[in-house]
Amino acid sequence: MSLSKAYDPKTCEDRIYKMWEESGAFEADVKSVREPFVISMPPPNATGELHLGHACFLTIEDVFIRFNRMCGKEALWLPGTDHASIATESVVIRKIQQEEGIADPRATFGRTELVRRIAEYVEKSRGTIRGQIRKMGSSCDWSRERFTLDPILSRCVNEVFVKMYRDGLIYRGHRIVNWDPKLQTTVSDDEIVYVEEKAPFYTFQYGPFQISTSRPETKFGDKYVVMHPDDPRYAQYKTGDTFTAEWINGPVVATVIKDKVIDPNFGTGVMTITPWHDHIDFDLAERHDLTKEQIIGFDGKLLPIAGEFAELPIEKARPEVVEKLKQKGLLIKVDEQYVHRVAKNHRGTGVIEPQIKEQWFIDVNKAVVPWERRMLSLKEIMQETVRTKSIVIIPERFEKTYFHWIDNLRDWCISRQIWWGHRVPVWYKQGAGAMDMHVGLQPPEGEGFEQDPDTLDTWFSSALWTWSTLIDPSLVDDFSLSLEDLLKKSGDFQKFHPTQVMETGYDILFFWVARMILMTTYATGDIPFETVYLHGLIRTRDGKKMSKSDPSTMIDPLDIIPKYGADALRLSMIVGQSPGADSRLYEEKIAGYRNFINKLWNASRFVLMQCEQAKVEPSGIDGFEAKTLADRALLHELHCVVADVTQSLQNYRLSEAGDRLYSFVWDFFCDWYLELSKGEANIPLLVSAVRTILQLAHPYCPFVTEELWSSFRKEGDGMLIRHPWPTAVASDAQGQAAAGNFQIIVDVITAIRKLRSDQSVEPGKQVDVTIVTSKHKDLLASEQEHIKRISRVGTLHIAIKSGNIQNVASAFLTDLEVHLSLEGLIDIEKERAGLEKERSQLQGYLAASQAKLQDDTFISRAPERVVQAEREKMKEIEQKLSKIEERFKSLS
RNA sequence: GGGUGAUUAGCUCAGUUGGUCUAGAGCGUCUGGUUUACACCCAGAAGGUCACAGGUUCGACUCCUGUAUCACCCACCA
Repeated sequence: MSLSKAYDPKTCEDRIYKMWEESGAFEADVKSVREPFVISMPPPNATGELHLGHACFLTIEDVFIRFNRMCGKEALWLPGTDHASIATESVVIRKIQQEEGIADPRATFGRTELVRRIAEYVEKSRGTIRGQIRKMGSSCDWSRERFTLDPILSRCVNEVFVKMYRDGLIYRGHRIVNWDPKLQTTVSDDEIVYVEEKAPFYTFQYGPFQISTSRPETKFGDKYVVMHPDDPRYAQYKTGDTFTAEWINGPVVATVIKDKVIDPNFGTGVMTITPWHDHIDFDLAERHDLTKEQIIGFDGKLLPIAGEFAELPIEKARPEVVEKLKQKGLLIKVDEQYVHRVAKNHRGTGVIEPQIKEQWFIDVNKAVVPWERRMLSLKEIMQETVRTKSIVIIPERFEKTYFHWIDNLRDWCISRQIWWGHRVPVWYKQGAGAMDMHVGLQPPEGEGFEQDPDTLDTWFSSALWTWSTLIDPSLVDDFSLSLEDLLKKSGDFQKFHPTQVMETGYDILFFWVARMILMTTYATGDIPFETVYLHGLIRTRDGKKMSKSDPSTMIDPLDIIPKYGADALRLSMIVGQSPGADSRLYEEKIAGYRNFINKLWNASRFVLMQCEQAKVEPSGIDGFEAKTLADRALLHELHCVVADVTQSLQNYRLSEAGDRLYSFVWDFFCDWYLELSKGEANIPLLVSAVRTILQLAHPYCPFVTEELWSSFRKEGDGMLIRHPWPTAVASDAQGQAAAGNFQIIVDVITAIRKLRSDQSVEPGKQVDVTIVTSKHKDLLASEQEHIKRISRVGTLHIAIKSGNIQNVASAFLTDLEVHLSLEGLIDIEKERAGLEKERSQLQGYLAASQAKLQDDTFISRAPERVVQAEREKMKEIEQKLSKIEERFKSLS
C-alpha cells in the first residue's frame, strides 16, 4: 500500500482508537500474574468540557500507562467523572433560571425533583467529556469507568463516614464557617481566595477608646474591647473592667479583654470583636468564654439587633451606619486609601461571610489511626507517609509546601447546604426531651426520623477515589459486609491497590492529594499511591492564565486536534516541560511537533518505498545484518537511544526522553543515516530500525505510530499498543568505534559543505576534493562513495602527505585536512578571512588551555582524567593551528 | 508577614551529583537550495559577559551568601 505524502491525523485517529478499544487493549486483567501498574485518573467534572488542563494530564498519564504496559506490567488506568457538588448544582440552577425563567428552582422543584434534573443533565454531559478523553488517545480502561455518585462509591463514602464517627473523628458542632450567601452554603477554607480591595477604614470613639474598622455595619453587638496585655498605653485597664460607651443605637456596656493576638502596632492597638462573623474573633471569644451574637442573617441582611438598620443588605447599611455615628460625633477619621483583602469564593460567586453554624467536622488532631504500632492523628498520618518516603512527591520541593499546609490545617468542615452530592448519613428524631440521632449506612427503624439535609463536601468522596473505584459493585447491597470485608472481597482492590502514580496539577495538592492520603490511609490502612507526579499550569504565550472570559488567549484542544492531530498536541504538552513548573503553549509550538510527526511518517514512508522497490514485504523480514559503517553506527545509536529513553521514562523524566527521541529520529536517523543509505538501502536493517523507533515513540504519539505499525509489523505481531518495549543491549567497543568513525565521515562531509558554501560554489556543481590524513586513509577510502555523493564531489583524492596545494580552499579537522580544489574559482580573500577567524578562535582556546596546564594547582588538584583530557585538547588545537599557519604560507 | 520557584540567543525553553559546556534545541531572522521520503523539507549563517554583586574551588550556568525584578503559594490585620 502506498501512504500519502503528509500524515493526516483526521483519517486515522478515531478509527485507531476504536480498534484499540474494541480489541480490549485498554482493559486490565485482574487475574494476571504480571506486576500491576495503576493510575487512577483524576476525575474531570461531569459537566466539564475538555480543556488544556485535561489534555495535559491525559497525555502525561497515558505516556506512563503505555510505557508500562509495553514493559510488561498489568497496566490499569481507571477513568471516571466527578459529580462536583457545588459547581454542578450552580451550573444547573443557573441554566434553569435562564432557560425556564424560574427564579428559585430550589423552592419551585423541591429536593427530589431538582436532584433528578441535575442527574439528568449530568448524565447527558458526561458523554461529552468521555468522548473528548478518547480524542486525546487516552488508553484508559472504560470497562471500569466510575462516577463519584455510583452506588458502590456512595456506599464507601457512608462506610467511611460511619467509621470516622465511631472513632470520634467526625463531630457536629457550632463553629464558625465560611458562608457563601449567594450559594447559600458553606465552603471550605481552601475554596476561598483573598482579593485585594480598597475600602474606607473608619476610626470611631468607643467609650474611652478609639477603634478602627472597615466593617462598621457588623459592630452592633460589640461589647468587648481587646488589647495586647503588654501595651503600655492601656496599662491602666485590666481584663474584666467595664465601661459604658455611646454607640450606634444608644449606650452599651463594654468589657475589657486582654489577649496576645492583638497587634499593638496596628491602628490604635484596640479592637472590638464580632465573634459571629470573624474567625479570629470567634477563637478569641471561645478562649475567653464570651457571648456571641449574630448580626447578619444567612441571606446577607442585617438582623433585628441592628434596630432601624434591620433588613438592610450589608453594602447599603455600611454608609448609613457611618453617617449615624458621624452625627453622634463618634467618627474620628476615615482612611480612604486603606487596602485590605476580602474573602471571596474561588468560583467567583462573591464575598464570603463568616457565620456560626452547626456543621459536621473532621477532627485532624485526634490520635486514633494505627500506623506502625503507634496511634497517629490524621495530621500525623499525612506527615508520616510523606516524611518516610512511603509516598514520594515529584518534584520534591512540593513536600515543603505540603508540610507547611498541614501545619496550618484546621478541622475540616465537610457538610454543605446543597442538594447535589452524598447526603450526610445521619437521621434525627425530635424526641420528648433530647434529639434522637442515628448515624449509619441505612435509615433507622421506626417512625419519625428525618435525614440530615446536608451533603458532604465533594472532596470527601474524591478523597476515596483510588480505592472506592476498585470495590466490587455487586457487593453494594450486602450490608452484612463491613468496610474491611468490602476491601477483602474485591479482587480489583486486592490486585490494584495501592496505585503506583497519582498524576495531577499542583494546584490541587491540598484539595485532593493531601485528602486522599489522609482518608485512604485511615480507611484502608495503606497509602493510596506510591508516587505523586505534579504537573504545572498551561499558560498563554505571555505567561497569563488562559481564561474563558478572554477567548483570544484560549487554546482549545478541540480546535487543535483536527488541525494538528492529537499526537502533535501530546508532544507539545510534554517535551520542554518539567514537573511542577508552569509552561506556555502557543500554536507554533504545536505546529513544530506536527512537523516531527510528519517527519516520522515520511521516514517510514521512505523505508516502505525502498521495500516496494526491492519487492520485499516488511512483514516478512526477520533479522538483519550490519553491512556498512553507517549500519554499525546506526545499531550503536539505536542501542543508546533505547537505553536512554527507557531510563528517562523509568525516572519520570518525560521531557528528557521525548527530546532524546526527537533528536535521534530527526538529526541522526533522517538527516544522516537515511541520506547515506540512499542507493544502497539495507532493507532489513531499515525496517528493524523503524520498528524500534515506532515502539519508542508510541507512548508519546500513539496514533501515528500505531498507524505506521500496521505496515511494519511482522507476522504474528499484534497491535503496537500491546507490543513489548524494545530492550537495550549494551553496545560493545566495536559499536562505539563504528559510531566514532561514522562521526569522522559526518565531519568531513560537513567540512566540504562549508567550503562550498564559503566559496559560493553553485549548488549543482561538482567539485574536486583532496583529503590529507595520517590515520584514516582506509576509513575514508571505504566511505568515499558516500562522501562523493552527498557532497557532490567529482574526484576525491585521499593522500597521506600534504604538499603545497594551489588553488584550493581548506578546512582542518583533527588529523584531517580537507581541500576543495576549484580551478579558477577560488576566492583567496574569502578563504583567508575564514582561516583568520578560525585561527583567532583557536588561539583563544589555546591560551586558555596553556594557562590551565601551567597552573600547578590545577595539575596537582584536578583529577588525572581531567588533566589528561586538557593535554589532548591542547595538542589538537596546536595541530590544527600549525596546519592553518602552513596554509597561510601557501596562500601568500 | 512567612514560604517557594524563576531570571540562559529576538521569542519559548533544555542543561540531575561543579570538569568533553569551547553553553544547546525549537520557533523567528538572514543566505542558498526541488538532490531516490518529507517545503509540515534540505544545507548554512548571524545572535548569549548563563539577572547583578560577593564567596567557596585548581575550575562555577551548576554550590553558598546577599541584591534586584517577576511569578506563585500560605497566613491574614480588626
